[in-house]
Amino acid sequence: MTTRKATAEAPALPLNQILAGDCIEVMNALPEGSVDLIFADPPYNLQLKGDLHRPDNSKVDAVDDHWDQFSSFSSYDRFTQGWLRAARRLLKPNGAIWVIGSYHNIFRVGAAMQDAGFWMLNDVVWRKSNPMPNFKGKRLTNAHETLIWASREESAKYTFNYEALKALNDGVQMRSDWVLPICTGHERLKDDNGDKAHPTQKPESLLHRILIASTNPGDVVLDPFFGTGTTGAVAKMLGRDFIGIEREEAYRKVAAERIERTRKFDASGLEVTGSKRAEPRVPFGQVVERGMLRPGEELFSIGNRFKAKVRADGTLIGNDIKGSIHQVGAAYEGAPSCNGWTYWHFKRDGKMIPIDILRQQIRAEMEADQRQQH
Amino acid sequence: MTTRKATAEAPALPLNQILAGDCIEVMNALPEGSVDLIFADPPYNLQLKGDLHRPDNSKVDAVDDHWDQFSSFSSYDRFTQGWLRAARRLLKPNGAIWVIGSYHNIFRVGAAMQDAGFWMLNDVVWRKSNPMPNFKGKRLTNAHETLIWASREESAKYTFNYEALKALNDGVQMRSDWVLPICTGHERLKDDNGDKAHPTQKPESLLHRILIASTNPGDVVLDPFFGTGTTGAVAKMLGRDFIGIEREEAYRKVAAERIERTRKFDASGLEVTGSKRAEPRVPFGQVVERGMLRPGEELFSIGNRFKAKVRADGTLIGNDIKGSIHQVGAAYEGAPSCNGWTYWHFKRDGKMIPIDILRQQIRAEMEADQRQQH
DNA sequence: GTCACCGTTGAATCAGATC
DNA sequence: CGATCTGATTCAACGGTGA
Repeated sequence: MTTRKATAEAPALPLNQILAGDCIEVMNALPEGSVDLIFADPPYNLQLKGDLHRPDNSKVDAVDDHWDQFSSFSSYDRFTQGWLRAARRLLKPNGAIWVIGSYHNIFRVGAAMQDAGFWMLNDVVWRKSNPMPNFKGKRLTNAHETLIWASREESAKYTFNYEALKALNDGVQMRSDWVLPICTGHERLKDDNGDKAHPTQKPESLLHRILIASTNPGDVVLDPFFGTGTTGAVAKMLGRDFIGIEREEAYRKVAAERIERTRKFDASGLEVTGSKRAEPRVPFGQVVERGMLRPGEELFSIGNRFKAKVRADGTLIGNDIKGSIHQVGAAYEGAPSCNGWTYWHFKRDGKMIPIDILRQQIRAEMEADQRQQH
Repeated sequence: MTTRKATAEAPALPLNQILAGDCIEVMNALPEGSVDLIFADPPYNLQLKGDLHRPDNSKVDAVDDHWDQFSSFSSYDRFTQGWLRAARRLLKPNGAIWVIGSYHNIFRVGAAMQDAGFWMLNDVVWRKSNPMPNFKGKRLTNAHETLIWASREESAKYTFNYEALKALNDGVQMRSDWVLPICTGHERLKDDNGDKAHPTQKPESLLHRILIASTNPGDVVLDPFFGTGTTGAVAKMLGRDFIGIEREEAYRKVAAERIERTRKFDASGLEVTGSKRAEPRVPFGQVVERGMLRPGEELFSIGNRFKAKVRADGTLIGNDIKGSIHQVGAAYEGAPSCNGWTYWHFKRDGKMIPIDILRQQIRAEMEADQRQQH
């Protein structure tokens, strides 16, 4: 357990702990603007009428716990508005939230999120690869749950590790529908009687993807409906800090033991494929200053349809067009924008070479300098 | 065109016609309790800001039509409550409704449906096999839309052709996620300029499945946002009666011509199902997400000459080389390509085991899930 | 006729830093 | 705050062309 140091205006943040109590009260006691991500799996407001039996007459162990009973939509809405408001207060300006639910509650939750000022980024479908069938044959197999990913506000610069998720998906852009198995087998926690410790334990694979997507190592992740602590366990594995809030003593106990058993991954495994946007910017002028291209040298467009000459200040001059490598490229192509680094080529030994090669050389030198300074 | 005969209290029902005007007014002029099913594709209230360009600089033809503009959430909510109330009045007591939407509007619509007294049966995810990508890499590919299927009231004895849907799904119980392509090719209607006649035309396959699931031949299906008439065309094919309501003259014209061209199916010549599924692709990232290999764990090349570490996003890191299991293998071998699944091994009890074993385990689980549903 | 290749397109809340 | 500038970014399917 750790705490992040208190300042004059804000009390300390209780990191990697499970806090007891009502989540709204507990959240309101924490300092505002202090959390990077919230993952919330609120009660589903399931309206089950009587017991459900399988065709063989065995009873389905349904969610009928007292914490999931709400007398009406409006009382559920008040509950939802309350915890969403407290959650939004806790988030940093660039923070984000994930909420999971089913058709029983997710529409009310989603509308309340929009009303509270959250800005939707995606809705994500968790497509269960092994759902419970619909035994009565009266409806479709309820084979998915819905997640909503939203930033605290429209202007937020939210975290999204695009390249990492693309890597997770074998090199193609990750979609809004995720196929993952439900939580079963050894991962499913049991109580002392051998029954499932929590009726709706989420799979660690789901949290793994969420945390890789929308947090960085060292971020603070809060889960106001902690349950058996899947969020905390995966956060620990991935080197994120967590704050859990859970009302039920029994769940807190199971979660604490679970997280105690959990081990953090190697630091080397936590690094993730980065984005090109994060690489240092290299002005084209440096290429000229360093003599990699000489003033007066000709550059050729991709496809060799246009030419332009390098000038000493790192601009180009073509037919009546002067400007940066990007501006001249865009003008020639009649395009709204153009990446000059990949558009322009120079000639060496009769071969056309993209000028981006030169930028890569400069970046490699910069990295070498970095290492030398250590 | 036909009309169902008028009675003392109710005027005639204008079957297989496209009615002009505002859908709320037109619905209120029709006799209550007269319709078996409603399919509604209301405006989504997209809130698009500037232009969007693809990486090749072509401009995306966005939905910027006047009918999708609302000044605020509350004005959209009033619109939604209005048409839902009129729709519910029209439905027979055992009637049902389908509404389709995206994350921009579906949560508000779903909450309004519950508030209006509709009883949710399923939410259904239309997983698009060929969605538009996220061009800027800022979010997940928005690869699905959500449908809500609800009965007029909780006690309704709604229509559900369970066996027909099971047959449509190769004998396996139909799930709540449907993989269908978007509407392209010859099915996509064009205007006289060769541009798309409607920005959001839905595929006939989607309506086909909906009407097979929740109507019987001779049922009356109403679509208050008729557009280019997909609902009417599929209803005609399947021997259902339709009522379309559409405000825009241009859409009514296209829809009328389309339905005129459409032919009812032979009673005999019905289904053409049964496509072979290719062996499912398993991203290596799933092996990590599912905890079969831990981030930081070492993999060994075939022949044990090279090593690399697993990262949390399913990439490998070796000596200065990062990338997919295939890329790092190819780099080490100096080969143009490499099958990472057979190249890399992990160590268990001192033995080297190819990671392909893990892929086989995942595939076996996926197949077992299929069988379980029989 | 076949196949490889290329251009086009789809309900999208799609940039970020610096001046 | 706004204006300006750099430069990062896409997947599947369909249709047409030409070898």
